[in-house]
Amino acid sequence: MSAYLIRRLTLRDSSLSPTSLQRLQSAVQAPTTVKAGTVFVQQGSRPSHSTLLVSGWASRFVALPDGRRQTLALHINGDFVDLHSFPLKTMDHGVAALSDCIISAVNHDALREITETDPHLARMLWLLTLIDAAILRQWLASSAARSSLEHTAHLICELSTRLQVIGVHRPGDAFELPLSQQQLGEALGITSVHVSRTLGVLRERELFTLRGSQARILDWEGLKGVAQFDPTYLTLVDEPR
Amino acid sequence: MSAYLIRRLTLRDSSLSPTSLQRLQSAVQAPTTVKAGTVFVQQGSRPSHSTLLVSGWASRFVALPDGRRQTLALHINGDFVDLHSFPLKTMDHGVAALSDCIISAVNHDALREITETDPHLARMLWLLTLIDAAILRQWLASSAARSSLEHTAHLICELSTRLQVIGVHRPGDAFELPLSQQQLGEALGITSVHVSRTLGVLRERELFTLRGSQARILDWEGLKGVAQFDPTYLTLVDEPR
DNA sequence: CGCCATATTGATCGGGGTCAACGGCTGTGG
DNA sequence: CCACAGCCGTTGACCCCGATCAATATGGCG
Repeated sequence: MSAYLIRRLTLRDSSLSPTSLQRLQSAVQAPTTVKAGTVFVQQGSRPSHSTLLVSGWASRFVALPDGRRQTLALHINGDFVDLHSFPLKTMDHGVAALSDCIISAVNHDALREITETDPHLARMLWLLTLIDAAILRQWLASSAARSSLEHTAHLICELSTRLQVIGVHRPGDAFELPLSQQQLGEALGITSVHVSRTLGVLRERELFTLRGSQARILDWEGLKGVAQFDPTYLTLVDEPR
Repeated sequence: MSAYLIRRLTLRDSSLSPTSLQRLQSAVQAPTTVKAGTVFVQQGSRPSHSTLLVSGWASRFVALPDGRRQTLALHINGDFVDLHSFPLKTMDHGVAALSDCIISAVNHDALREITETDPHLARMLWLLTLIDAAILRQWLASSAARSSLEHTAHLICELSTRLQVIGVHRPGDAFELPLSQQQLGEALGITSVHVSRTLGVLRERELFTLRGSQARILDWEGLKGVAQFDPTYLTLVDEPR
């Protein structure tokens, strides 16, 4: 059920004990389903649990007082979408389902107990929130310093790499990217019209194609070059901590 | 020495025990000074300690492979500038002194011991890294969804509020903002030329003035309105955790 | 078959970048 | 004490990337 989360953690730290993993497993509650478009964590709320995304695509977003929205992160299988609400308490942004999703709650009480009794696992949870922050830093760099073409290429590199880590995408294969150009635009901070043009350029240069929800990277090195993508920030390797 | 850090923590959680604060104090090493312009944490390094900024202004930044730079955060007295390097291990960005700074090291060994023996304090350290991430989310929203005028106003609101929290700035008073328009531009993702024009508009509208390094907010409500600033994300209040 | 969401393409607009000139301030050396 | 150099901030002229507006496919689904 939380298999993707477990995979993610053990890839980063193979010395995590079976006891810890068991402890985590038992904190995860029964899954529920939410339909595409639903906002399942409200901005401004004070949730008593965090949410594990079991399957589907979700986004975190801030809504400005005047109604404008900015996507802050995209989430896939096994992402702990709002783990940070455990220490922060108040949600400064919302979480929405981009496709139909299966989610599981993890009570903050259970997380609190983990931090009290299992410091190693607690550090790994801390790490997960910090990887999210590292991704966010690259999003800021992309938004402020990269052109829309570079930005788009970078997002594709990021998503492809993250999907590879959890094993749902192998290099060279196509992968599911069930996002409309409208949704991609919200994530990139550009209009859907410009997303269309930008994807057109990537197609023309034979770097990447997106037909329906079938995404395919034609030239990984080329795409990486355009994006100036360096995966270090995703903390892919198992290192002593 | 880490008085500002202590103040920040106790404001957020008054139930932190004196023992915990003592434990933290004793982990902070003797301060050293660094000159303005020095990069004191290198992108790509694997530091064995984190750095506490005792006084002065510092910035975190990513350097893209082609040399472009983007500022990710501005730091002031009592900020734990790279606490996240403890769980993440590898620095995906650098830290530079914007003014002359006094900094103190805190060894990762000491932090590890805190996480093993003092879960309450450990959660507070986790919280600090998450407040940084919350600020980063607003920076992304500003960069992608706000105009340069709104973005600039938002940064000023943020800095003023953070300076008030640690008690170096009282509402209505002027405060020290020892950053050149070049440095402000790097933080805002705009050119120094445009910073000058933008500050000109804020001055014209009698919202904010910056003369030399003397910053003064003339109309807090007005500035807040332009910025659409909502301080919730800064987690200013003491709440049960 | 008609409906609605999505994608593509063209034409025009505007915010902010770029380039350049100039003035003020500070520090340094004759 | 003045001459000069450098950095910083300001202002003007012009340009370009991506927004905006609009028309036209395309395609799933009742």
